[in-house]
Amino acid sequence: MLVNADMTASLGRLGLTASRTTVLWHLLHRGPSTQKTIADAMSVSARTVTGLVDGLVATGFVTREAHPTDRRAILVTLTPHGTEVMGVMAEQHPQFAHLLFDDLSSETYAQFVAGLDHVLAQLRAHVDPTDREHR
Amino acid sequence: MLVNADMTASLGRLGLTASRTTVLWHLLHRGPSTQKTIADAMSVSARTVTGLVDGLVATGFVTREAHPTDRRAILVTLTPHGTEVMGVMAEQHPQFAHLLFDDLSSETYAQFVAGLDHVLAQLRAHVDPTDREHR
DNA sequence: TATTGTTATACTCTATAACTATA
DNA sequence: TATAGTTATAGAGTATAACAATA
Repeated sequence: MLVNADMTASLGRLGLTASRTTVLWHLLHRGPSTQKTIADAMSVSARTVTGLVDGLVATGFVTREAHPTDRRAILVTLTPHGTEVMGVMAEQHPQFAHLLFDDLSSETYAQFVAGLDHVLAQLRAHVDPTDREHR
Repeated sequence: MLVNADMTASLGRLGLTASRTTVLWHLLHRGPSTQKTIADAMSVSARTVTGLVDGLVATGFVTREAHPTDRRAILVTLTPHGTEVMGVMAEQHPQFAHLLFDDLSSETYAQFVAGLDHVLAQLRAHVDPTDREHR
């Protein structure tokens, strides 16, 4: 998730946080989803999604609906209010959505990812292994 | 602060977090600094820096030293261990540092910032003001 | 047995407010 | 009065582990 201070402040004014907005974004594009599906899409634990959806329900962006065939599962669904806000976000300014959700897709990022293992190997060689055990 | 999951995981293996690494980065380039200076540089509260420095002291990356002239202030100083780790990070792979600390400096980012106010005005017009009071 | 989601617990990062020590 | 830093308190986001309900 790519985020900066301006973005966080902007979302705050709308009653959202970056992570909660990612959930809404997923729902807008994929439709009603189980929490498990959302967790996998966000590379985050099921527990984390429980908390995010709790917040979105409390602020009226989504509801939890019964899954038609799997009684273990829940379908997180956008409310009209949530749909409206996300619709505007997506339509009015594609750049906003792109920057918020797509992470770095530039050349620079590709270079970074490609080179990361090398850097880490270098760094690890200079860090005392016993120190690293502290966390 | 620009961060993604890969980066967080990478720093974690070194015994660091993104925010703590930002503190070390500042110290590497500016030398021993008061917590107030660090807070301003990071656009973060003094309280936040207290917590970050607490963590860095506990893991041996920095020490708190007396300020030579101002007895209210503290000079946060890199330990040899901290200097070594940050030196490698800076020298071996400039991209790492760039991506970690410079935020987006691309054209795309400039466009985003320029257009942000417009997007927000659009979005706000579609959000019920009473709902926003919830947070 | 495996999966979905919850509760329990804990850590990091962040903020504001009240306070102490010092300037 | 103003500044540097801490303690107190709070909220968001994240994780693992144990568990219940269901598949």
